[in-house]
Amino acid sequence: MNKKVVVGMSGGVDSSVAAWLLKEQGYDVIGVTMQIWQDEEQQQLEENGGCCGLSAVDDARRVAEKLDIPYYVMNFKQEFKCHVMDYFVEEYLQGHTPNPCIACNRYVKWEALLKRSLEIGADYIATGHYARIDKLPNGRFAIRNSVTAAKDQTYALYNLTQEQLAHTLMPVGEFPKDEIRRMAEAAGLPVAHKPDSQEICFVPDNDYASFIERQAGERVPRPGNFVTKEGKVLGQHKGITHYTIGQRRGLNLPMGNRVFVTQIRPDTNEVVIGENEDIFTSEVLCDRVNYMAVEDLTEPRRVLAKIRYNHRGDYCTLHKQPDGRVLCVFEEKVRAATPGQAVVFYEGEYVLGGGTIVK
RNA sequence: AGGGCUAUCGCCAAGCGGUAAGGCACAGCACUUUGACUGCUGCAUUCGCUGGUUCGAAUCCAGCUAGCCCUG
Repeated sequence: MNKKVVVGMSGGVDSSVAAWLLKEQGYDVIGVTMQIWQDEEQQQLEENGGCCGLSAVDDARRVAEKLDIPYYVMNFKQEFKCHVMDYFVEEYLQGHTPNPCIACNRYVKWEALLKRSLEIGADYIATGHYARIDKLPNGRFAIRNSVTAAKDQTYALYNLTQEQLAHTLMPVGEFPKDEIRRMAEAAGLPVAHKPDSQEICFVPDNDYASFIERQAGERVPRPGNFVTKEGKVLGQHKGITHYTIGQRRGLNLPMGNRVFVTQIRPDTNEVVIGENEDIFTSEVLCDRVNYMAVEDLTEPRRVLAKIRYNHRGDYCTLHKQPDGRVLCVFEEKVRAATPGQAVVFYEGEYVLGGGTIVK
């Protein structure tokens, strides 16, 4: 009897090809699109973009028909609101800069979808991520870099649990992007030329500050002062949710030279401004660490670490603290380590683990 | 009230008789399957106002206006 796999289909090229590949490989494939945030009226907003839009459903359904596989739409709005949108807003209110894709992966795409998939008798769930999953000699599962360094999505997947990884397939990670598009074309999938998605899916106009204002209501942070680290007031800011560490644009501060946000102080409602050099640091502290390729950190360990999605990675040594947090001491200073963002550790091609940046 | 100084893009600032540098800010685009960063492009037919001199003025002259400083 064939193994049964639920493929999370976004309507994009990657997940469509994932479904096709798995079917070719002999799996019993079921297509599922997760309905997570969209209101019906907003459908027209995301004709071309959005990893999780509603036009998604139409495209995914057409692909499923083409592949002749069962297809369902599952409603995960509740989970998404709780674990992604609310989290996103709360983080900003605290002066942090969250990464909603990481939360979505861990709690919605995996936790919720996997649970429901197992309930309907599936052995695995699969996605169109550019990453691979291996079972290591030590018995643990780990995310492994895609064969294409140029198209690697492992950073956003560091927070998956062993249980989740044990039941996950990522067939697309074995191929480069252009080859995936060729396969889509060869297989006659109607989405072969659909553009890649980008931006935060539930903020289609990318105006996340307004989104937070709508969500936060009375709790919207008020305007406050831009200050130097010496405490000199430079001007007024629009509210701390409009800023992130390392930001230059939108400050409206004609200082004569380029200045950047170096710190956000929710307690005093201040945004600290400084020079580019002021935002480099060699020490990054993180908490809520998820261990992946190893069970724990028993001694200092040198790894490659990425402090943001598009970071090439820099070497640092990990020092586990008595309280469980991990201090990353970088060999070269890194720019704009930002609370709320993730730091992900790599050893060779594997994700060792990662955590949430505290400071 | 007298004397001096200064008035050029939102901010700063070149220019010194030959037809408006640059920086910051801002906008758009590119990059990006989180937020940023970065890059590219754009951004004063006009130099406080009014006259005058000159082939030609932001640049010289006069008056006016505004701001700053000093003296009573």
